[in-house]
Formats: sequence, structure tokens, C-alpha cells
Amino acid sequence: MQAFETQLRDALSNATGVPAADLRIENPRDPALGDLAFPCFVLAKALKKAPPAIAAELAAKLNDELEGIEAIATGPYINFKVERGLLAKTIVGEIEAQGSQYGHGTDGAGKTIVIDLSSPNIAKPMSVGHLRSTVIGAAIQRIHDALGYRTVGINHIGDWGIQFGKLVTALDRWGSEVDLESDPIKALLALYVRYHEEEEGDPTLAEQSSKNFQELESGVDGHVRKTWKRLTELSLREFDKIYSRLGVTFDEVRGEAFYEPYLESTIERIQAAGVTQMSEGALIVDLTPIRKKMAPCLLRKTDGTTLYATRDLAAVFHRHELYDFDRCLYVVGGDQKFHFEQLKGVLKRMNVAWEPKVEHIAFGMMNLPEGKMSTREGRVVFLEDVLDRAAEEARKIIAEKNPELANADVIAEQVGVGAVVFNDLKREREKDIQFVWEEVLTFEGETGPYVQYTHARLGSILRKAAEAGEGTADPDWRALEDAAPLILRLGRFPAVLRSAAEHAEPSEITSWLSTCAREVNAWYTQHRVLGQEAGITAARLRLVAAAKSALAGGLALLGVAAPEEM
RNA sequence: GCGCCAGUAGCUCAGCUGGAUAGAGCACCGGACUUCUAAUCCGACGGUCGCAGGUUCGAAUCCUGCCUGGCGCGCCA
Repeated sequence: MQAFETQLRDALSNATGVPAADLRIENPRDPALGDLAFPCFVLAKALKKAPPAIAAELAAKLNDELEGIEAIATGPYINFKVERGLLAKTIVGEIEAQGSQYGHGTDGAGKTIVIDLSSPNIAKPMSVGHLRSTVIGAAIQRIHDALGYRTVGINHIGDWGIQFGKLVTALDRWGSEVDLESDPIKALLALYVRYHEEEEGDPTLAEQSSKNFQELESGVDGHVRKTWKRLTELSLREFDKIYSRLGVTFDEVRGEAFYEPYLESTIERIQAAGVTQMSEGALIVDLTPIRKKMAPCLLRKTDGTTLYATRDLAAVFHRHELYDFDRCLYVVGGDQKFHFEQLKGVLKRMNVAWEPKVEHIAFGMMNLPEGKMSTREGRVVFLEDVLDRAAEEARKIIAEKNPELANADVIAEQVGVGAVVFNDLKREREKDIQFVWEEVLTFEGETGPYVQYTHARLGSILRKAAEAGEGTADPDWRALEDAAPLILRLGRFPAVLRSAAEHAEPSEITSWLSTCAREVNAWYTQHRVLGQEAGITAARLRLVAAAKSALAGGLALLGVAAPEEM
């Protein structure tokens, strides 16, 4: 598709004298009008003519020099229609040439993108809320990988902070009553909840916790640190189970604790920039020069310990020194917008040149129908349970619809997990979403399984063709005339991929996949592939293979499996 | 109170950053399995784009005000 657009821009540029870069080729609102469109409004001033007149004149001129593309003036627009055989041959050819790398490129060569994703908290369960950061972040990383960027996916584990002081206190008091080995996360969660219940009536708890955290932060390798280490190990082991089901890996897994040795130098660095001051016993950076009434950023509390912001500042400097990134993306919930404004605010006050490269890629909150999720109040949905139930549901449907299927359990897992992941990626990321079981367990319509099913059906056609030895003839590309909407959709994938990267928006990929799958389904139900005249079957098979490959490529970017059968 | 984000079909959402007659899925209704997997397809129904002004050849999209919902606002992360 890109090739056609370039050709049109050059031709328009030649005809008008306007630089090709200033000419925007669009998609017509109604596909019946044409495959590509050029609105003539932008030329009205330069040429001092009404857009419809320009369109008519230019269309006539272009028709003399364009081969295989027809220009049709429609009001103020010029619509372009590529000759169907040429269109099919070109797009299918591009997909065949690039295979599983279709649409990929080297746009990002030499550029580094750092992505902070997932970032669960030690001793807390991975909820469906963490799913968002993990799955969105991983998709953004794959999308950039496909465009040739060097990407660094960092899992920034929440393993530091006063709550570890609290947990150590809780373990010391009641640890003997819980079973940490069989289900550590749930046991720790129960302890955490109990701690908060009892803290009100027993002030010694808070005192002890504060002492514990001070000891932890002091670096003393004693009881507190040993307990903390054990907690992180137990938790990480649990998290890994889920990451492996989601097919997510990281280039760097570092806890906040990793930045412990960098905290002092970071604070010194900020002080050296002359932007710190003491306020009510705490060390702060005043941010009102950035925005009126903006709350200050606290670097050090009255008790001398550091905060989340301090550690994140240490981390961002460290990352910049290590990777010299072109973009540093934080895939973190929208409820932390203010935190990142503060982080960037401090960098701005320090006149750090690369501050604009740091971006908060916020996503909407996941809520339950009965209200906001709350770990403390036990109002959470565990990710593991969601994946399990989705896989079970998929297994049931397979038993019903395709009982002969080999590896049914493996495929049920792929379909179930695919449904959950796709569901999480299908809306614009900044929108809040409500977690509704029924919705997650739906496998029809705009869902992962729908796309997977379409892919499997295409695979089935190819297998049957191979058995029958069909498709060896020269393709008759004109036989794909009715497939034009599908072919055009396939042709637009490279542009969609680039747009998704620029906006850090995986939903552009899911949306393309849904539409493309719908077009595939609409096409093949009306056009039988096998057993036609040899040239026709050959052409249709080439399209089937290309569409299957493109769908698989899109799913791969999202981390969703594309089973051959289901 | 202040600051961000959102409001499009009964529900969940697209709408290509200002362009053509606002589109999908779900739900509901009517059709299609001796034919490459019916997790599918075809059709019908469904709209005061939150409200009111403004900017211009043109606004769901931009600016202002208001209404509604979500999130955040100094020693949690």
C-alpha cells in the first residue's frame, strides 16, 4: 500500500509543484469510492481555485501518467482505485516476501526505547490490574522490536518501602500461624490485612514497623533483611508462573532495592542543582515554579527514610546513564499521573535536557462492578483465577465443537489466555475498564478467539489444499477482485503498526485484527477456495496464506498464540 | 476547592489528530451448516455525538462556560 501512496504523492507533487511531504493521502470514508483519496482543500489557496475544480483538473492529468491506478474526481476529492489484479499481486507479494515479518521495518534503527512494565509489588497478589501493565507494556515492546528499535523491558519490582517493615512485624508476631510455602502470596496477603486491622488498637505495631524499615534501609544484614529477602524470593517465584503463561519476558528485573546504593548520590545531585529545601523537617523540591499550587516532591521524610519518588528519580538517572534512551516509557496506571508529573517536574527544575523523553504511558483503572479493587479489603480478582477459568471455558467449547482435536489442553490454554489478553488490549489504553467475568469469558465477536479461529480456518484450508495437491498453477490475480476490501486491509497493516508504536497504543493492532478477521470471514464464506479452476484456486490460496500469515503476525505482537487448529 | 482524564446506538467501544451520508461488536428480531471447522456468515433494528455558545468553506474532533462520572492533590507505593 505504501508503494501506491508514494507513487501518488510523487505524481501529485509533479502536477502541482507542492512538495510530496505536504500531501496527505487518506482512506476514503466509503470504500466504494476508491482505495485511496486525496482531499484537494489544501491546494485551494495555492492554486486559487475551488477544490472541486482542482480535483477534476488533476484527476484528468493524473490519469494520463498513472498506470494501473485510476483517478476519479468526486467533488473536492480525488479518489484512486488500483486495478484489482495489480492490487492483489502487489499486496500478497509483499506479505509473501516478508513472511512473519510483514510490516516490520528499520524505522527505529539506532534508537533505544526503555519500557517500564508490569512492576508488581512483592507480597501482594498479581491482580487483573497488574495484567494491564504487563500486557500493554509487553505489546508496546514487541511493536517497537518489530520496527527495529532496541528495546529494554524493565520489570521494576515494588520490593521496598514501609510496608516491608510492616510485613516483617506481622511475620514476627503471627508468622508461625501461616503456611508460607504452599501459597505464599495469599498467606502474606492475609497477614497484611490482619496487620492493618490490629494496627489501630496497638501502637507498638507501627513503631516496630518503622524501626524495621529503618533497619532495612540502613543496610544491616540482619533478621529484617533476611526476612525481606525470603519474601521477595517467594513472590518472584509466583510471578514467574504467570509471566510464563502470558509469554512475557523481561530484559531487566530489578527491585526498587537495587537503587538503594544510588539514593544518596541522587539526592546529592538534586541538591547540587540547587532545587531542594527543607520543609517541616522533610527534604523537598518545590514545584510551584513548574505549575502554580503544585505539591512539592518529597525526597526524604522527617525520619530520614526515602520515598517512592526518590527511588524513581534514582532509577531514571540510572536508566539514562545505562541506556541513553530516546524514549523512556512508564507503563503505569493513570492513578499515578501526579507522581510522574512530579518526577518530570524535578527533572525540569534541574534543567535536565532529556526530560521530555520520559513519558508516562498511563492506562485506565480496572474496576469491579461492586467498586474499586482493594487489596486490603479483599476486593480483588486474582489473575491466576481469570486465566484458569478462561482456559477451562475454552476447553469446554473445544469438547463441544471439536472433540477430535489433538492437544486440546494446550490449545485451550492458548485460547483462554488469548481471550484474556486480547480483551485487555482492545480498548484505548487510557479508558477505565470494568472487570466483568461474562465479558472476559466471551469468545465471539471482537475477541481474541475470534481472530484465532479465523486463523485456524485459513490453516485448515491450506492443509486440505496440500493434501489435494492444489494451488500449483499460475494464479489468476483477477479472481481476487471481490477480495479487495480484505486485500486493502492487509495492505494497511504496516501503517497501523507504525501508528501503534508512535501512540504506544496496542489497541490499534487489536482493532486492525478484528476488522481484518471479519473481512477474511466475509470473503471466504462467499468464495470457495478449493476445487475451482486451477488459476482461481491458486490465487485464492495465495491470499489465504497471506491473510493467515498477517493475522499470525498481528497476534504475535500482542503476545497471543495463533494455533493451527482449534 | 484546585488539577488531569472521560462523556458517541439499550450495553461495550471505533471514528485515521479539522473533511465526504458518524461505524463495529454485544443484546434483540429474521435468515444460512449433504459444500474448505456455524467460536462463522447475511439481513433488520438502533444516533439531538452530555448541554449551550464560539472559531470557518466545513466540527464528534479546536476554544469558552456549564452538567455528569473517574482519578489525583506533603512525609503510602
